[in-house]
Amino acid sequence: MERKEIQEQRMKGYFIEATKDILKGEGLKNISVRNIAERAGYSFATLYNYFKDVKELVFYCVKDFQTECETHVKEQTEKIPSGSKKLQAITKAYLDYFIQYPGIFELFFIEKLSDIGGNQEASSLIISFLDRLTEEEWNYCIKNKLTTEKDAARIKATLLNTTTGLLLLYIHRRHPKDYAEYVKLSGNQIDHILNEVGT
Amino acid sequence: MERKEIQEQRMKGYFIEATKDILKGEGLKNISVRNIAERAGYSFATLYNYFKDVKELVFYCVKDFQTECETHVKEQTEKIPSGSKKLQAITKAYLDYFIQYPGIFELFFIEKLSDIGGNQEASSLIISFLDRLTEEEWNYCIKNKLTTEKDAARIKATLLNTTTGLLLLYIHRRHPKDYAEYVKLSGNQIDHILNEVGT
DNA sequence: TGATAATATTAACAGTGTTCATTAAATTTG
DNA sequence: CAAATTTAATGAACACTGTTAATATTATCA
Repeated sequence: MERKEIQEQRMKGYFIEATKDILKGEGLKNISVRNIAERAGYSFATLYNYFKDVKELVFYCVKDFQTECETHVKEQTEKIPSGSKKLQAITKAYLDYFIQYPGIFELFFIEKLSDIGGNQEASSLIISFLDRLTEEEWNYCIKNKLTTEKDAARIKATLLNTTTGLLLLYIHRRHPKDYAEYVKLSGNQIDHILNEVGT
Repeated sequence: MERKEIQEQRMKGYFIEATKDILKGEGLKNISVRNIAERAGYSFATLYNYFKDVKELVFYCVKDFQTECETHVKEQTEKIPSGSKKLQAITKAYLDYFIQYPGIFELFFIEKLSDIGGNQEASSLIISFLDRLTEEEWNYCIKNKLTTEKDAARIKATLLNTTTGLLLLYIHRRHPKDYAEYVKLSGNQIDHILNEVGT
């Protein structure tokens, strides 16, 4: 039963890639079972032989996008020395990724994946994501007395709220009104939040 | 042509009230043209004689809900003396309103009203709403040297991002996991942001 | 090759927003 | 008041959506 497994994974992969393409390109509003299936080269009904519904399919994309985003963040920040500056850079790279792919932000924070059982996992994955990206850095900062465990916890929570708010307002409400102003605002906010951490 | 105008406004009102009822009760996911029309006591097609599409109808609800929210905030905070404590109370009452009616939060911050012409107005109305609720208080604080104009501007922006992020994460991602923890977290965050304003 | 198992597909259902031709009601005119 | 005309309400239809079930096709194995 080895070949069967390989084939099944391959088929899943076709649908997942198609879904990811649409999310990155046209965004969440263009996601539909028929649209995905057409791009994958199969009938829409075939999709249901491999995923119990479209939400399960979309759940796999969350994992893939997190991996991709993590790579992007690492590339952007690997040369920066540890400390508050690196935390700032990681957070900004995280924001960049979602600005580049607004559909992925919508998938992560707006799409309702909540109701069904396996999707509690998706929510957990999403809300802990920024913490996971910054975990190593926070450990460094605490170890080197640049901040305390208590402050770190509060600042982590602030960062999650602030980044989520910034992205939602810019992507869905065009606030601030252009990208230049968004960069300025988000930069100021992130810097201000992390400036109480030592360097 | 006076009677005609009155009748038209009355008809619009029926649909608007029906839409508001659904948004407050079942939320945005249960909004549909047929659902609204049934509750209003008319055919779904009749709706299109009074609104060019469902987005225009929903736009009227934004105005009404802002008025209602403003009343709620005033009631909750009128007895609190001016200063940072009052700014905190206003912000928390603003949050309370959306926690009570998650469908209205979705309408304000998640529903895409963006594309069409008249809906730039909706976005502007929404992103300036918290500023309008707190405007009087900020003027008091600046006048009495409890803060500076520059700090006020930055804190206003922080408040908008933070409240929006808090609500999105709690309503859509159940983070924190229960209401008690949400109250604690949001309270801490708001207090911390506004504590640099004098009393 | 023929039977069987696995997979892909078409048809269908119930839902969505929207448009248009038609019906019903109200108003104006003779 | 009755007839003609304007106005408003509606049902049918279209193009979508997700999902299911029965059918058609393909692959596997005796």
